[in-house]
Amino acid sequence: MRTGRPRSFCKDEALDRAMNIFWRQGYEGASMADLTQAMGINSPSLYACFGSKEGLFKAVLDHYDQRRAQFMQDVLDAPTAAEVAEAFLYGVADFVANTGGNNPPGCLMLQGGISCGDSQIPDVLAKHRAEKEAMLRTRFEKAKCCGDLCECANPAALARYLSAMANGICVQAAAGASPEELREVATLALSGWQSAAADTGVRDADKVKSEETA
Amino acid sequence: MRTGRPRSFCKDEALDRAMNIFWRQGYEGASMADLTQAMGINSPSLYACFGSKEGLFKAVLDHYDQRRAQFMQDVLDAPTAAEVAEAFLYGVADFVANTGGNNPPGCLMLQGGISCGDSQIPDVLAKHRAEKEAMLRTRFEKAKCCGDLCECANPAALARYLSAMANGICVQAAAGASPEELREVATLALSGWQSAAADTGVRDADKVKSEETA
DNA sequence: CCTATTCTGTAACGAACGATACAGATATTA
DNA sequence: TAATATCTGTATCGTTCGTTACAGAATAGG
Repeated sequence: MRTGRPRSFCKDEALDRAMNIFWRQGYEGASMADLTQAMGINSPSLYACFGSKEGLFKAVLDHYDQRRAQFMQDVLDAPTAAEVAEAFLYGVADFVANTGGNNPPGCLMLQGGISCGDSQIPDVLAKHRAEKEAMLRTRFEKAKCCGDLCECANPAALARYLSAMANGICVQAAAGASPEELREVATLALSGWQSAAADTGVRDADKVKSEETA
Repeated sequence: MRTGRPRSFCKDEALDRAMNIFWRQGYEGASMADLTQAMGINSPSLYACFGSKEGLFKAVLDHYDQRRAQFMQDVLDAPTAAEVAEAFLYGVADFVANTGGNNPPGCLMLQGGISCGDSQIPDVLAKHRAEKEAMLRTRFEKAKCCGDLCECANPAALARYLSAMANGICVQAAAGASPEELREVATLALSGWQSAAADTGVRDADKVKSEETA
């Protein structure tokens, strides 16, 4: 067992409370004083455990991912591409409208800070969002193989579309939209799914992009 | 004529430069030192002209609105509701990918700060975004009267949908998406417009909301 | 030319920022 | 029990924050 005086606080609960502050005020808007007060610890304890404010933020992001992992799994487990899209957008709409605990409406991966004095924070958040988008893309590639998505469909574009839509819903939630309004947006986004899923073979932006990164 | 020593800088150009900083770093991430350096003036001149950092930010937002007014007018002048939607989303996609000057990709109304230590800033930005959404809604209400939008369509929901989509496109632009990728998202969002425009009569969230605010 | 008015640059204000030095407390290990 | 290691609370570090006092410069009106 680990020697020395044991930690007097629960790391997970401290992360929960820090998450709430970052969510509410963003990375830069959350001061160390705000964080330590919410977490119920003093700054030396925080630094010993997380290294720095930025280290705490990254730990909070991982914590957030863990809390959302089951949701993403359920989405990806939906039987068809259309049902994946539906589960994703309605799930996001429901979640961002009521985020549980006393977290504010919206999504930490946006509220955390899409712009910042230190540009590293937006990059980290963008990477986390891109991960989710990549999961959807992979799922749609699989759907294409399985035949429940048109041959001419563009999985990357569809995933990007859903990701963008989810972010838009998050922004509206943070601005105070009601759960019903958010579901309505999701409904509109899904109403054209058939034509959307069939339409995405015409452009070649993704092919160009994948050649660039190859 | 106004008495006293004349101002030694051009207010509009100063606003342009301040806008660039807020756009790039957000409200909190932009320090007064950053701003005065970019604007080429000293802080007393800034305070004499704009009152405070927050005053400068609001002036920058109005400046931004002016710069985008022609675009919004062109969008609203499109002959049909479908063409309004198309002009709006493609226009946003093109703009946020290449914002002109040396402004960063994305939209000031999001990059400025969707979360903040002082919650007044996100509110101000949300109000500006809501104005644009209201313009679209009014246009769609008119389209319903003129007959180029289905009787059962829900103008408020359609406007909210386009607004959310635009915000999602902005987020992706800020994260580094290419112009082609953004147009592709817009294309997908528009591909289901007919069914979307017809589908929005089924829910009554907006009626509930308008009764609340009445 | 003189006064009133407004802007400019220098220099600095108090407050808040993120981060730490240090000593005492509390655990494991030998 | 002594030695070692880690965490805790207090108190404070130097920096940067937004903001302003002040004196000099530049204009308009009389």
